[in-house]
Amino acid sequence: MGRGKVQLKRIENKINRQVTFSKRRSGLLKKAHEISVLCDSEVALIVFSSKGKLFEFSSDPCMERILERYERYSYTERQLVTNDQAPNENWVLEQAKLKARVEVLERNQRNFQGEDLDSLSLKELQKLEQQLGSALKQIRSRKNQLMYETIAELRKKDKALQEHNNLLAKKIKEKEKALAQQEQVGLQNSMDVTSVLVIQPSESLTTGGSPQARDNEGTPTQTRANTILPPWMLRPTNE
Amino acid sequence: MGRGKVQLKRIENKINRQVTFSKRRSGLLKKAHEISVLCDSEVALIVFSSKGKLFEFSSDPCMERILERYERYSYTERQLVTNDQAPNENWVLEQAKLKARVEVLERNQRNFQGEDLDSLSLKELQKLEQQLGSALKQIRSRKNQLMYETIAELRKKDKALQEHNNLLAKKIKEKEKALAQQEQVGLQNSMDVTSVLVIQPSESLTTGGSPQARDNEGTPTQTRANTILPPWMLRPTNE
DNA sequence: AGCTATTAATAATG
DNA sequence: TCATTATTAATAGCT
Repeated sequence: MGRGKVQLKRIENKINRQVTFSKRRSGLLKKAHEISVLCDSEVALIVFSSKGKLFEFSSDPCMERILERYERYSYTERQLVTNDQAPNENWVLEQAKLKARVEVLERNQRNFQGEDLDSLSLKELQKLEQQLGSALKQIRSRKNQLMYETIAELRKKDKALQEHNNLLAKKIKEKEKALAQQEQVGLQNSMDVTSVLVIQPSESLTTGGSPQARDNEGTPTQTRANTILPPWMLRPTNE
Repeated sequence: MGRGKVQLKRIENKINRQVTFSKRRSGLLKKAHEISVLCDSEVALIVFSSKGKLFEFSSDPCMERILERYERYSYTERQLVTNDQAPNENWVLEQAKLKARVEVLERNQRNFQGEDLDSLSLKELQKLEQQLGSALKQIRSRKNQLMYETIAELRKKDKALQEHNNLLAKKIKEKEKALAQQEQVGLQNSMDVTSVLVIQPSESLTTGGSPQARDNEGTPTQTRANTILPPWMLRPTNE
């Protein structure tokens, strides 16, 4: 992908190599992030440039946790390899995996709740902050969307009820007329029909937010999930 | 790339997710390999599938070595995991509990990351928003504290260095004087002492962005005894 | 840094 | 899982 193929060998031109590194690095980080989100997997990526600079990505707030999990996995795997393949013993591996996963998740959860922060480095805190900020945006966006949808739904219902009401009112009037006629014929059998309760549709929906809902039934306001862009993504990749 | 764009969010269809994982995993491993070769860089990639299976790539014969290098960069220490298992019979129950716990935790984590919000009610969203808001506050507070601490520490170090510097400068001056006197006595034995290096205290605190880069402490990448087989196929485990 | 012409990756499908 | 293919995404070579 690019103007011309490229051989899979070290790029000799230093400048070129640096540029390619920069481009491909961001591509790689992006893809690492994507697979972690799309496929719900845990990813840790470490890249040292030829000049010794470090770049990293981890799907979790804390890279160390993934590395620990890795170490643990390797350990149990080695154990299994030496322990022959007893089908029952598969449970041991399974168990170990689950435990490791739970541990990681629990610590993450605590961090996501603002607890247990002392074990995190400045960098990790920074990352966590960004993550939560982005999550908050998405949550608010979703909340807004849900509220708009709810409002639209209620308006629709409202309208239906109103129409039904009108219909009922009309029928009542007709009945009234019929009765009046009967009254004239059959003397005064006065029954106060006009006081029959009429359903009142709710008219005000206080949503505390931006008051931006017209009474249309066709296009409920769509708030797109506002994805905060990870720093390596310069262009918005949305529809 | 593919027939139709795809949103950056967890693929709900399990089969689809698995297939995409498989494809993207190999793509990711390939790209990791490519950048390591093309740009002469050291790469370590660890991927746990949602089912807990491990996939990895490392540009070096030994993943551990890259991780160690990473650790050297990292100021946080990795604690070795001592994994002593107590053999129990309650495995089945234990297993079930663990699985349930993992499921809950995973859903929570996704929510905390702003994903998978469609299943939440307005009330739940509200709660989540509050939780995250409060967590963010705590995280920022902790971050601030850490930054202040770091700054204070560095200032202290700075001061010490400066004092040491002054001391050295003083000594140098004395030496100069002594030399000057000697010169007068022993004619022109001019030696330029003033150009002796003086330690510079660190002045900048870089705490920035996400694709982080830290300065190298001096390990020029050299040896790359690459394996003959395509390294992304080294672990041909299939899921 | 931007900008395209190209190649590469991959989503949908069989 | 494997193969095919229509599309989108990444990026090599330039400016």
